[in-house]
Amino acid sequence: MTTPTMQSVERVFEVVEVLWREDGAGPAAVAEALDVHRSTAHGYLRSLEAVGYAVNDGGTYELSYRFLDMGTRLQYRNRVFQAAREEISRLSRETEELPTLVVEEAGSAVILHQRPGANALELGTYSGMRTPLHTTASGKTILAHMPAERVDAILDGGLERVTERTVTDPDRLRKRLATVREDGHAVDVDQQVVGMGTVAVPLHPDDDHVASLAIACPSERIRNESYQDELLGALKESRNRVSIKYQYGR
Amino acid sequence: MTTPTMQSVERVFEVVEVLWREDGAGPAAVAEALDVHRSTAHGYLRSLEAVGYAVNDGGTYELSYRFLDMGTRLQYRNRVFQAAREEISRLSRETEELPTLVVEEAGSAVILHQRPGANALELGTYSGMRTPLHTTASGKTILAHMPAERVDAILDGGLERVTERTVTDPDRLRKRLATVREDGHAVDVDQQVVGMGTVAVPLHPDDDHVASLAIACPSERIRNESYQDELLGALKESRNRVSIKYQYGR
DNA sequence: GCGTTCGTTTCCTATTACCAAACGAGTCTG
DNA sequence: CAGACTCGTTTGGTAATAGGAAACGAACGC
Repeated sequence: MTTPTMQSVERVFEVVEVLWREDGAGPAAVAEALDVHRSTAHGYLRSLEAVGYAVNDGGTYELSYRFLDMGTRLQYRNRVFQAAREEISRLSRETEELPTLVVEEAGSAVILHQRPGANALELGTYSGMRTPLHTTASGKTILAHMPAERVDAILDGGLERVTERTVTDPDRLRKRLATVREDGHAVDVDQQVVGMGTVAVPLHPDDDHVASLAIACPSERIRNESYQDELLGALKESRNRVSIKYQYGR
Repeated sequence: MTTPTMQSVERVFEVVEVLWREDGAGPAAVAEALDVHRSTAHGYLRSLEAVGYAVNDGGTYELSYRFLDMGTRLQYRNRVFQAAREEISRLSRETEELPTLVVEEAGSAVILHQRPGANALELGTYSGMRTPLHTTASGKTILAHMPAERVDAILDGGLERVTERTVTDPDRLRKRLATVREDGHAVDVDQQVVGMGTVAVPLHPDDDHVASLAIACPSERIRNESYQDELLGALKESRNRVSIKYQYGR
C-alpha cells in the first residue's frame, strides 16, 4: 500500500481521459490539461498511437476502437455472459423491454450486457457502465448474496446518494437486503432514474460469482402488478436456464 | 517518425496484453513475459490497478471492465453509430440475420456494432473487431468510396491473404472496387469464413466519413437470389434512413 | 519439515522521462 | 499582405524516476 504508483502509467491514462473528454486533442491541449511541457504530452500521444490505443489524424489524436476491441473481448470471455447471452436475447424479444446482465467488480456494479427490445426505454445505460451497488435493484440483489464481510467492507466505503430516494443508511440497507433475500428478487421504481422501474433477480452460478439478471421498463408499466409478476416469472425462468448452462459448460 | 516512443507506455500495454493472454497473472508471470524484474512487473500491475484498468484479486491481477466502459462510450459517441442504431435493431428483427455496422480506422475495418437476430449465424465476430479492409464485403464497399490516394496508401501496405479466395493482387482488387461502385453494393460468399455470406452497402453520410452497413448470413441462404435481393433492398432502405438521420441530427 | 516460489516492500543507481529551445507550417490579425 | 502568433514536431541535456537487487512473510509442494 505504501509503494508508490508509476507516474508515467498514471499519466498515460490521464492522457486517455483527456482524449475522451475533449473528443480528440493535440499535444498543446494535453500539455495544458496535465500541466506538463508540450513535448512531454507529445511523447505520450505518440506512444499511445504506437501501441494502437490512439490514432493520429493530422496532428490531433483520438482514442481508437482498440478499447472497444479489448472491452468486448473481456465481455465475451466472461462465462456468465456466455451463459446468459442467448437468454437475454430471448427476454429482449419476448418482453420487448430492456433485459440487463450485471456483475460486480471492485465493489461496483457493472453492466456486462444489455439488449433493448422493440419497446425498450432509451436510458443512458451501456455495457461497461458502473454504478454503486446500493443504488440499483441489480446491485441490491448482488449485495444480498455476497459474503457478509465483503458487504461490510463496501458499506464502510460510504453510501453515495444519487437520488433523493437512495438508501444511504447502512442499517436500513441491510434490512432491505434481508427482504431481497427473502423475496428472491428486488424491485425499484423511480430510484435510479425517474420514470424507470427495474425488477432484478440474483444469478448465483457458483460460490465465487454473484451476478444479477434484470429488466428495466417505464415506471407506469411496472406499477401494474400482474405485469411485474410476468416479468419476474420470465426473469426467474431465464435465470434457471442460465445457471444450468453455466454449470454444464457450453 | 524518428522520435522514440516511451518505454513505460509500451510496457504497460504489453502488461495489458499479457493479462489478456493469461486471463489474469501475477508479478512473476508478467516479469517473465516482459523479461524484467518481478518488482518492476509489480509496479506496472499496481499502477494499472490504481488507474482502474486492472483489479487485484488476492495477488493475481485481471483486466477490468474499464476497457468495456471506455470502448462502449467511444462507440456511443460515434455519430454514425447513433444514426444507425435503431435501423440495425430493425434489420435484426425483420431479417433475423446478423446486421453489422463497419467503419474504417487507421486503414482497417472495425465492426462498430452488430446485433444478431433470432436466426443469426454464430460467428466469432464482435464489436471492436478489426479486419483488413480488402477481406470483407463491408471493407470493399468502404475502399470503393475512399479517396484514391488513401486507397493507394492502404494497398501499398500489402494485401494479406486470409483464405484461399482473398483477392491479393492490387489491380484485381481495384477492378473489383470499380464493380462495387457500379453495383452500389458488394456480395461475398465463403470469402472470410466458409459457410458465411455477406451483402454490404456503402454508408457515406458526409465527405469525411465512409462506413458500411452489411448483413451476414449462411451461404446457402444468400445463394438464393431473391433472398439476396430482399436483403439488399432492406439494407438500402435502412442506409437511406440512416443517412437522413445523420444529416438532420437526432 | 524444509525448500521453493510467490507477492510485496525497501533502497540504490542508471536509465529514461521530462523540460527547454528551436524549426517549419499553418492561421489569425492588423 | 505581412507580421505575429500557435501549432505539431524534433533535438539534446539533465534531473527525476523507473528498474534491479536483496530481503521479508506467507503459501505451497515435496
